[in-house]
Amino acid sequence: MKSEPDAYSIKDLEREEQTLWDGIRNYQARNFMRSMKVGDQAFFYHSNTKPPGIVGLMEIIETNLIDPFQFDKSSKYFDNKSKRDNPRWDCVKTKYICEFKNMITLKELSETYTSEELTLVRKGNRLSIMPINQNIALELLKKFNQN
DNA sequence: GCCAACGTTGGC
DNA sequence: GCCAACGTTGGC
Repeated sequence: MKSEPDAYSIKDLEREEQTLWDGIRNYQARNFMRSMKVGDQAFFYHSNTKPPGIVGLMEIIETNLIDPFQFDKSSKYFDNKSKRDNPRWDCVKTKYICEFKNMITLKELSETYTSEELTLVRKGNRLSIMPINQNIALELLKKFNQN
């Protein structure tokens, strides 16, 4: 799950302990989020920063929550086509697990995995939420985060 | 700042 | 339904 650290960083999550992952306005990303289950873990990725990469881990603690900002006219995430009785955008709540001692940079990831193994490193990929193969995820933790 | 790779919008 | 124009994301 990507976030620009200027907007919301792993440090923010550490301080707040949990957060609503709101503001997703892309159907593909939303659908991936809908497939999450309570207890799943997710990588926290810092995008649009130097260097970009995976900075920590979180756990999904609630699913199927309505994103309140779609009804908030003052929010940049307001969507006037979304109806109260049929909300278009939903989100999950995540909980801080840890920040990695050493972040795993996008460069390291793209040197280690192909775009088939890891959607994240596919050229031009803009999705802010995407699935990761469990074996790859475990291997990745082992390889880059021995401490 | 540039630009690739999308997604969205709207005219037809 | 098609597609051109435009907007956004995000690495570099």
